[in-house]
This record gives sequence, C-alpha cells and structure tokens, in this order.
Amino acid sequence: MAEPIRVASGFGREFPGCDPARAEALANLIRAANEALGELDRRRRTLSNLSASGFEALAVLDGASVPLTGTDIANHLLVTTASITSLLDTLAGRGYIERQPHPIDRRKTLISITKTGRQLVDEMLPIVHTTATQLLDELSPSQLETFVSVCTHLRNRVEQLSELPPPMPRPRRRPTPRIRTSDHV
Amino acid sequence: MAEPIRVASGFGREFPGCDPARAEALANLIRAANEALGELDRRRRTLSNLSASGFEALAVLDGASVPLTGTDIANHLLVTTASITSLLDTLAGRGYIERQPHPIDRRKTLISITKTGRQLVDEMLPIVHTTATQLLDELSPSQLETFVSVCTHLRNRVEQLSELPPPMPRPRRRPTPRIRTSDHV
DNA sequence: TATTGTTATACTCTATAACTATA
DNA sequence: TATAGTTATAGAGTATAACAATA
Repeated sequence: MAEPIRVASGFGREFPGCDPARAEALANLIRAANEALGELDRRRRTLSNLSASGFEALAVLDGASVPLTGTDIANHLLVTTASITSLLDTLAGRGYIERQPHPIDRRKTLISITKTGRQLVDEMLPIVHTTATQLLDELSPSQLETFVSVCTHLRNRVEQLSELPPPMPRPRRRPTPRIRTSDHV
Repeated sequence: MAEPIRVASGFGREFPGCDPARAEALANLIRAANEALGELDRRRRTLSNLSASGFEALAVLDGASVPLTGTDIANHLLVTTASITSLLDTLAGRGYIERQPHPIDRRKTLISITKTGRQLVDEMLPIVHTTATQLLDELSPSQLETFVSVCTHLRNRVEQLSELPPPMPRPRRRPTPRIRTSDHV
C-alpha cells in the first residue's frame, strides 16, 4: 500500500526558507507521474515497441488532421530538429509516417501519418484514456479540479521562473545523523 | 500564461467508458511533472552536469547514512543492476562515490558517498526544496493536501493494476474531421 | 542453486556542430 | 542573412544476456 511521500520532521530547520508541504507535494507529483508513465508505457508497448516520444509524435500528427513540418513537431515535443529527424526516421521505418516535400517552400518536409499510423493511434488513445479512468477512479470532481488547478499553477510558475536566473538558496543545516557509518554491516 | 489541458468536447462519445475529467487530470499531471523536472534539471546542472538519476542515487546514499549495496540502489531507482553499474561508474569517475568490498558477503560491493558527494548533495537539496517552495506558492494547505491525496490514490491504483493484464478498452469512435487533409498548405 | 555485480552489446533519446538547400 | 532539415558525432540511460565469484 503506497503511502504519501513525507519529509522528515526536522525539515524546516534543515532547509531554512523551504516549505515542507510544498516539498512533499512536488515529490509526490514527480513520483506519481513517473509511476503513471511506467504503467502507460507498459500498456502501450503491448501495441508497438515505440517510445513515449514516438507515441506522442503520432498523437500530435493524428490530432492535427493536416500534415505538419518537422519543426512543428519539434516544437510540440520540445526537442531540437535534429532529434526529430532521428525520431521520424524510426517512425518512418516502421511505416507509421511518410515524408513529402512541401509543395511551396522547398526547404520544408511535410510529415503525414499513414493509415497504419492512424490505426495505431486509434488503438493507443483508448488505452491511455482507459488507464486515466482507472488510475483516478473514486475521486470527486472537486478533488480532480483542485488537482488540475495545482498542476496549472505550477506550470505557470515554471514559465515565469525559467526565464530568471536560479535563486541562491539558503544553505542546508545538515542534521546530526542518528546512525553511525560504522553500523552498516 | 499556461492554461489547464482540456480534452475536446466530444471526448465522451469518442472514447466510450472513459472519463474526460480523469483524462484531463492525468494529462495535466504528466505535463506539470515534465515541466517541473525540466526546471529542476536546469537548476541542478548549475552545480554539476549529472543526470536526474545520478542526483537521485546520491540523494539516496546521503539519506541512508550508511553505505548501500548496488542492489539497494537499483531497488530505489527501479532499474536493473546492470544499469546501476553504469550509473555508479559515472558517479565514481567524478569522485562522488566509492566502492568498497563488503566485509562479510564477498559477492557484494558497498557504495559510500564521498565528502565531495556530500557537498554536492548539500548544495543540491536546498535547490530542489527552494524550487518546490517557489513553484507551489500561493496554494492553501488544503489544496496541497488534496493534491497529495490524488497522487497517492493514483500510485495505489498503479500498484494494483500493474499486476493485472491490461484491460481491453472499448474502441475509439473517431470523429469526422472538420479540416480536410488537402487544406494543409 | 540462487544471488551479486560486471561486462558485452545494443537501442533509443537527446544534444551540438557542420552542412546543404532554399527563402 | 535566416530557416528547414539532414548528417555526423557523441554521450547518457536503459535493457538483455552471458559470465565469474560467492553464498
């Protein structure tokens, strides 16, 4: 039975200026996302041995309804165009996408999802949404809405803070360990 | 300004049996965690060019107060022992850990964090907790507690469901696209 | 026989830098 | 000059399989 991740009792003294409740929330967020992604990955790989990025690129192409350029997809996935080239090579090799020259701007390549790719997305999305429905059952609409609000608040803070230089945190006040190094055997 | 991720209006019809509110919650969870991890990674790399796994292994060693075996660390990070060997090679090469033979069980290797490694952890943890304090400001204790509850609920469901065969989801009912493929230019 | 850790090998993702073609 | 995409190269993390040493 998984329990909430909690910080140690001396947290406030050990990390001056840091809020234990927020540290716990962030730790629980990251752990929960990691475990959810693991379960999603496990289920998606029953369909095709693609990475999360591969599935995401296909979902973006499917959702767009029109062919996208490599740069479009790179922006969605927040990676460089060189990385997208490599990812698209994988997807093309498995027959999920096709490249076509852009009819007007000859620098560009249009990426289309193939019929096979659409079939894969049609099988993949129900798996993802069924997983969400299972993992977040028994929670009230209000709990889910609060949850989404916290996620959105965090994303806005990331947006603001990522443009600033990182702050200089107050130093750790390391607690005296209760267990000695020589006790390890 | 980041907005909550929402599913399209026809979600319920498109994915029978799936709950749009839960699909939205999972999408927001994964996105928020991804962006938070990006910001954490950016800030931690001002200290040392280590991966998230590298920092996590050091934090585990620091928190344990006693040397751990490779298998111990592998269990914490949920990876294979072969992967841990590679990760520990990186950490040892940068002087953050040391390997010592286990005094009793000669199959084992004890991993100790070095003084340099401790100094790194002492600088890294305040960065992490300060980031959490910044990213989750202006939220009430009750909001944070609800957030942690939802994360924990999800983790328990992952624990239960990961042991079962994946369910057979009901098929997608693909909506008729409003934009035709030929509109892409 | 089972466990611990390592090596060998392979694959994927990602990045930077240099390059071509095009706008 | 700037943009789009590719190639070359490199590095990290992860996995599986085979292996040696030890319990």
